[in-house]
This record gives sequence, C-alpha cells and structure tokens, in this order.
Amino acid sequence: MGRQPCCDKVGLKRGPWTIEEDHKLTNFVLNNGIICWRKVPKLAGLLRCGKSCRLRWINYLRPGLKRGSFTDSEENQIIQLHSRLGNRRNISNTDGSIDIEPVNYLFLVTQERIFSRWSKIASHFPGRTDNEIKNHWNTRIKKKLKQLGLDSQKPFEIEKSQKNYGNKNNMNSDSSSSNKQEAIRLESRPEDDHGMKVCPKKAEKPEEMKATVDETNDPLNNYQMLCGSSDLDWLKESNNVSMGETACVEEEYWVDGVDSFLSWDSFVHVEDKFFPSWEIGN
DNA sequence: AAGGTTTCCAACCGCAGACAG
DNA sequence: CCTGTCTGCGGTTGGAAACCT
Repeated sequence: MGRQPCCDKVGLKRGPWTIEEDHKLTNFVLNNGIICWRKVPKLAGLLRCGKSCRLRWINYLRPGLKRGSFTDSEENQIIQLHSRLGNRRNISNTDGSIDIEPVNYLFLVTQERIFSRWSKIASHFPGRTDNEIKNHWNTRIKKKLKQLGLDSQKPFEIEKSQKNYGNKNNMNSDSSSSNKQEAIRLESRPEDDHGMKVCPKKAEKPEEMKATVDETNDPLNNYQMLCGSSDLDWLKESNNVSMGETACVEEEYWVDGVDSFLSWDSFVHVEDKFFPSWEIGN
C-alpha cells in the first residue's frame, strides 16, 4: 500500500502565491499561530495544501527573514558548516555510529554525493532559510567548486588517483581492502636513488603530480584565487599549510590531495574558535 | 530589437522520522 | 508492536529575469 498524499490535491491551487494568498496566510498565522498545517489552508480560506502553506510561511512570509545576496563571509561560513554538518545523513548507523571516517566534503562533491543538513546550516544564519542556503549552494558555491575542477574527476579517475596517491579516507575500508590499499599505497610510493620506497615526506613529487596536488587539488588556493579573498587563511594555517606550500605531515600526505588540505579534523580544530556553540551531529 | 542562453529561486515532490492511537 | 498521520528535510524542477549574441 502506497503512502497517501499529504492532502487531497483536487481543486487545490498550485504555483506562485498571490499577494492576496500571502495576506490570508500571514493574517491567519499571526492571529492563530501554527497548530496543524493540514488545517491551516481550510481555516485561512486558502486553496492550497498544508505543506505548501508551511513552505510559503517558512521560506517567505515568516517575520525576520533576511533577504538579499550572501556576503563573502556568509559564503565562507556556509562552506565551513557544510563540511561539518553535511555528508552525515546517509553514512551513520541507526545507533548513531558512523561506519566510515568522516570524509572531506569536497571529495564528495567530486562524486556528487552530497547529503547536507541545510536546516542546521541555516540555523547559524538568523533570517536565512534552509531553502535559500541550499539554493545558494547549488547555484553559486557548487559552481565555484566546479570551476576549481573538483567535479572533473570521474569515479574511475578518482580510483586511479587513489592508487597513485593512496587514500586514507577511503569510504569502503574494511580490513582486507585496507590491506590491499596499504599494499597499493606502499607500491605507489616513490623510490629513492637506490630503488627503495621512501616516505613521501622526503620524496620529491613527480612534476605532473606537483601540479595536480599543489594547484588543481588545492581548493583553498583556488577558492581564494577565484574570490580574491584571504578569508580562508585560517583554514590553511590550521592544516599547517601555507600559501604555495604543500602539506607534508606524516600519514596525512598519503591521502587524496583534496583530503590532505581539507580534512575533517581541520574543521574540528577550529570549531571552538569560530563556532563555540556547535553541537556535532544534533 | 529580437531571439537564444544562462542564472536564479520559489515551489514542488518524495522520503524518512516522530508520534499518537 | 503495528499502522497511519503529520511534519520536516533535501533534491529537483519550472519559469521568470538577466544576460549575451
């Protein structure tokens, strides 16, 4: 048995709201409050479904809404919040535990696997709605990330790059596959003059790899170049990465280039500094 | 000026969780 | 515990507005 529709849609109006409808809904909610959205349209004299009324109220009519474009700092904050609050919806178990290590959100962007919590992000922006932030992400921020080339890698290419560089944050890491990955990782390590595998920390990266890791896959550098903003310097500092310098921290180097610069932990470290009131996973 | 293309955002849809009976 | 209802959320879409040729 399929789920019943939220309301009887026969005879109900759809599409853009008129001024008259807005007035009716606003007056009703202000005078009566919100008891049951399903009953609102009937009581307010509207030919809309309750769901539509709720959406209209929350996203457009609710008092205190802040209209207008997002500032650079708001945009940066959205990116930060997205990296913290996003990507969790579909990876946690029913008991709240997480099967995989929280992965870098930009890595997920490249695979079109974004599961954000827009309402939580919106809660950090008084007067902004989740829908507004979601729209901004999809139309502006996502596009900027695409311009950075972060969506250009096909899954195959990502897999290939993981073989080349290793991937600490692999999403399907069971014990056998991690052994496999470890082998791949070791195999992929550069060799010194004597043919010995060396720690990448000490190894000179191949020229083509330098370009990939240092420039193409450095989202912060690219984002700054694109936006002409230095707002993200704090993030680089938190990762021990300075402009034009590649992070080379033990164990951190052998992750995907993107991960190494924007690890989940990097946001954790700055949490108190920027968002002291955060409650993770709520 | 006209037609085509792109951008943007309000609104819709379907799913999932919470909750009441 | 099961079932149905309601609400909230995230992804997607349609069309108006802006921009380009």
